[in-house]
Amino acid sequence: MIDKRQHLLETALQLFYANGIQAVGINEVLKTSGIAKKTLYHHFSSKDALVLAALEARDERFCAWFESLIEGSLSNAELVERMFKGLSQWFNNEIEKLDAFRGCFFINTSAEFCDSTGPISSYCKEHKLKIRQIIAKHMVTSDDNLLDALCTLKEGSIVMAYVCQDKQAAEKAFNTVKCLLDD
Amino acid sequence: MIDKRQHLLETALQLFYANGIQAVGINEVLKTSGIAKKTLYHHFSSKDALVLAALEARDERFCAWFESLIEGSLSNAELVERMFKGLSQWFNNEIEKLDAFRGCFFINTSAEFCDSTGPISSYCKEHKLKIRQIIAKHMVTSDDNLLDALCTLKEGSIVMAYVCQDKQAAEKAFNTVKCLLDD
DNA sequence: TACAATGTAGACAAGTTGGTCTACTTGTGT
DNA sequence: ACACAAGTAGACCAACTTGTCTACATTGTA
Repeated sequence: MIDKRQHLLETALQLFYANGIQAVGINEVLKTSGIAKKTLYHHFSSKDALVLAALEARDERFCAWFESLIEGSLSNAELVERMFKGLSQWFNNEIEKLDAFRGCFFINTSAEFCDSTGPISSYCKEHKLKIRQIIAKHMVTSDDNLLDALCTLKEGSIVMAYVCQDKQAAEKAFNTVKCLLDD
Repeated sequence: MIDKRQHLLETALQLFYANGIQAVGINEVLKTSGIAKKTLYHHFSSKDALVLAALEARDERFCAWFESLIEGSLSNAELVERMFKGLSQWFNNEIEKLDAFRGCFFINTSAEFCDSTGPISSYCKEHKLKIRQIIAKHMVTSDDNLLDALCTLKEGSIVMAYVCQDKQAAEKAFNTVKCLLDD
C-alpha cells in the first residue's frame, strides 16, 4: 500500500532528522512505525534508498515553506526581512511542519557522508542550489553580490543557531544584511 | 606509553575528521594504528572519551592556526582580509596541518550527536565561542556588530565550501564583509 | 468460487559494534 | 637479582547492523 510507504518515509524522516542518520537503524524505523522489515525492503531497495527518499521529502517540504515565505515581496529589502524573520521562527520552533529545530538536515547529512560524489551528498548540494534559485527568482532587482551574501548568511545563521544554540542568530544575520542594503 | 596514546589520538582524529565519527569504529582505529584494544581502553575509558580527546586535539590545532592567521593586524580591515584569505587556503587544501578539507570538524560532529546538552555537543559549542573570542581579542577597534557578522559569515562560508563545494566561498564572504567596512 | 498477484510478517543470517577478560611482556626501584 | 607495577596483546562477548528468506494474508478479477 502507498499508505505504508508514506508512513515509513514519514517515520524515517523524523527519526533521521532528530537523531542523525547513522544513529538510527532500520530496526528502529521499523519498530517506531510498526511495519515489518520485508515491507520496507519491498518499497526501498536499501537504507540508502530510504535516506534519499527522506531527503527528497524534506527538500520538498522545506522548499515549499521557504518559497511561501518570500514570494510576493515588493522589494529586495522586504524579501530579506521576510527571509530572516522566517529563519528566526524556524530556529525558535514556531514552524510546526519543519519539526523541532536540529539544524539543517542537509548540512547534517553531508557531515555524516564523506563520499562527496555519492548520491546523498550530491542531493544535499542540489538542495542548497535550489534554495539559492528560489531566492534569485523572487528578488525584485537582481543583485548577485546580495544573493551570495544572503546564502552565506543564511547558512551561517543556521550553524550559529544549532551549534552555538544562539536563538538570535537570524536577527544578527539580518542586522548584518541591513547594512548591505543601506547604500 | 604516551607515544601510543598520542598515536591513537592522531589516528582517531584523522579517521573521524575524514569519515565522520559514527562511521568509524573502534576496530578501524585499532587496525589503522596497529595498536591493541586493551591499550586503547587503558588510555581512554570509552569511544566517547576518545572522541572528546580528538575534539580537544583538533581544537588546539585549529585555534593555534587561526590565531596566528590574524594576530598582529593593524586594523580591522587587515584582520578581515587575513581571516578570509586564510579560510580560502583552508578550503583549498593549502594548510597541511588541518588535513584535507572536509568542513568544520565541530559542525560535523554536532550534526552527528543529537544530545545538545552532552559533553560532545557542548565542546563543539565551546570551540566556536573560543574562536569568536580570538577574533574579538585581535580586533583593533572593538565592534560587536562586525564581530557577529564575521562569525556568521565564517560559518556560512565553511558550509558553502563543504556542502556546496564552492571553493570561492571565502572570497564571496570577504566581498560581503568589505561592504560593511566601507562606511 | 477460484486464481494469481501483490503485500506482509518476522525468523534468520552474516558481519560489525563497543567493551571486557585473562595472560603475557616490559620496565623500574631496591 | 628480584618484586611489583604498568603497559600490551588479542580472543571473546552480547548486542546490534543491514539485508534475505520462506510462509502467509489480502486483494482484485474472471
